Amino acid sequence: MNILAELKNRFRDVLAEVSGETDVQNLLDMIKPAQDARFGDYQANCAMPLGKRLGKAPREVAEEILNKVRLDDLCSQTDIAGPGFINLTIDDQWITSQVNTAGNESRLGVAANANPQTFILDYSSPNVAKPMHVGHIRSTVIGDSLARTLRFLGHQVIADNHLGDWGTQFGMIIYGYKHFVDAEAYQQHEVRELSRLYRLVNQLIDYWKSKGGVAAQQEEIARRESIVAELESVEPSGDKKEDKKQRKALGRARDQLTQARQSLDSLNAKIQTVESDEVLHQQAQAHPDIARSALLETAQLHEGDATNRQLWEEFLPKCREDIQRVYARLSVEFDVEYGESFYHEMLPGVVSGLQEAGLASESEGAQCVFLDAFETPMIVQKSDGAFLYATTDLATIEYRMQQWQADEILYVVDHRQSEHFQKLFAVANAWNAPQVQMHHISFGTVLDESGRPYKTRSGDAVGLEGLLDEAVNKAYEVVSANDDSKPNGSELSEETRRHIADVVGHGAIKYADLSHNRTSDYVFSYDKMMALEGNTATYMQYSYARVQSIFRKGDVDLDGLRQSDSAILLGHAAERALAMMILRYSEALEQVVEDYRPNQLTNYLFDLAKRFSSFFEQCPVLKSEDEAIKQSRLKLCDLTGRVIAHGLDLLGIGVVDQM
RNA sequence: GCGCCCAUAGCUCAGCUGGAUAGAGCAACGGACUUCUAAUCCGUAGGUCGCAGGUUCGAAUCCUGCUGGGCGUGCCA
Repeated sequence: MNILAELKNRFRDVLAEVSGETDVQNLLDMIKPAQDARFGDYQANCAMPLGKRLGKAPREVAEEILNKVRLDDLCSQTDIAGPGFINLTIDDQWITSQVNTAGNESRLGVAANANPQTFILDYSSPNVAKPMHVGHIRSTVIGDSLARTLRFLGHQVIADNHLGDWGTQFGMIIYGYKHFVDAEAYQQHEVRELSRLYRLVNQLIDYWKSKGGVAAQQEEIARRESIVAELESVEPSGDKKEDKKQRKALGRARDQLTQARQSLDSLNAKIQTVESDEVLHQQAQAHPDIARSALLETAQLHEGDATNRQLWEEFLPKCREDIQRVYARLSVEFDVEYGESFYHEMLPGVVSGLQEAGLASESEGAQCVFLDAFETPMIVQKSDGAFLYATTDLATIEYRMQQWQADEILYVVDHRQSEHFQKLFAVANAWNAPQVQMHHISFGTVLDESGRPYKTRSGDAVGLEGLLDEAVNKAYEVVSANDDSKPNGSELSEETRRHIADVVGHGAIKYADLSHNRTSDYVFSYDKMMALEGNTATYMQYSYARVQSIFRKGDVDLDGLRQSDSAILLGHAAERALAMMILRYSEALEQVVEDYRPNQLTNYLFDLAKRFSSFFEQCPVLKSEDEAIKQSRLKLCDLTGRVIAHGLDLLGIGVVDQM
């Protein structure tokens, strides 16, 4: 049962009658959970604007609404407060009956959607053969959580990992393999060697790019220096405003000069790294044209060159297998994994199709689609004949529509690509997919402590697996320390400790990411990602474990408890608050799906677990002297545990019985 | 230059899309383990919601301008 939905149903006709309007959705949206427990459980704020519209006193309107709406079974108290707030307190009887109903079903009181839609979720989508880093985690865990939630709400979901398995990085690896491969290392561990080759080629390309960029950067610095000198030479005019402006301009110019110098330093550092290493330096000297050559390898692969094709076919399965290991650790699964290469042969058809539809035309040698809303075109074929990711994306949409007749396609990709997706959606809607709804589920960048996109000192991003390992190790330390210090001696076997550390460690990393509003950037820190106290997955897992502990200690027959018709009693405020929270699970999931924000679910679960902690402190379960109260509390514990486990599962996070 | 996004407690972030006295976690300080798990709980302290206007019964939330920052901006993905 969704209480909010039920309240809106009760109010709908009455609001139509009182307002004289047919569409009362905007008024219904003003019914919401109370901000403060003193105001009851829910509040309807529609009397104020309605009073204005009807030229009546808002409190009078509120009274009229309350007189007409039928709430006697649902609310024990209704008040009009302040300027015209309608405060609603849900009836305890009603709560207990709903909680009992929810407890008797596996869906925990959450109804499946009456109009299921077909969703395609495009998430994770890493480039294979590059090690996954912290930047990949957001798309992966947000996408996975949305897929799970939509599925639970009754929709059909196709989770598609649109792997980058056809791009420039393969040209780099092929080039590296042809010139630098260590045969023995390759034989021992193919992917590790391929990944080394990728990094090596990347480094050499960077080296030459840096070499080429030094002169331009020096010029830039000289230019900035002269700007600063010019601003410094200006005498104060005496006019306060003018002088302030002047000082600001000078400050800015100095900042820019500093930045330019830093850029030069970073170029020199890259050059220095290579030149200080004799082997690297020789390799660099032997391959001055490496950037162009690597691109050429990619082009040859795409054109069907036998050698490159063969190498690609040898590398790809191994890379995919390797990446699968990370997904297994994260419990992330996909229904399909059609990489970019899958669409390769459809690309010429995309361009010709766009031409025939009068959408694409030649410009500066490239095939472009010009859109009114954008300054720059969407390029679908380069002047050298190669296709781009926009082309692949259009082919992908085409395929998805034919294969699954999708109602909605969600792209979980970081916000820097928002313009690309705007263009893509505009072209697809105008061309081959007029009906489908497409959404860019964008998310912010992972930043370091100084607010810049996260990189290590060497310029590489932090490896994802290393991060997961550290989190699990940290969790293991905490598990062991806690277990060792138990008053009656330790309870957990080594194997159990490892298992708990695994679930808790991975949960912490995922939760740290999912609990942020996805649209904002967030600052990455090891300590924060691995925190096991406060608003973390650990807190929920701990609550769950406490529930299981009660059942163990009390030797509770769970099936019997769930089937018994003993009533839920809400004599204590903490019991009532907990029961209310359990009933609001459905609302939380609706909020997740409304804007595709899993942090609505983490917020809810944290609230629920807090209510449980408070209940746990104040309401003894096994020790309650009244058998009816004991049964009631056991039921509340059971439901809390089930909702927590279920909610965490929708976030892709597990639970353990002991910790 | 143009476009998009952001600015909330010392730090990291929520804030249900306009509601009542702006909330958490961390850090700090003070309490609670012979008690169903202290990975916990209770309490104290901490805010001019970047600045200035506007819209209205009511603004952290909507609009305009400004400041500061991030990102994108024709052949990378």
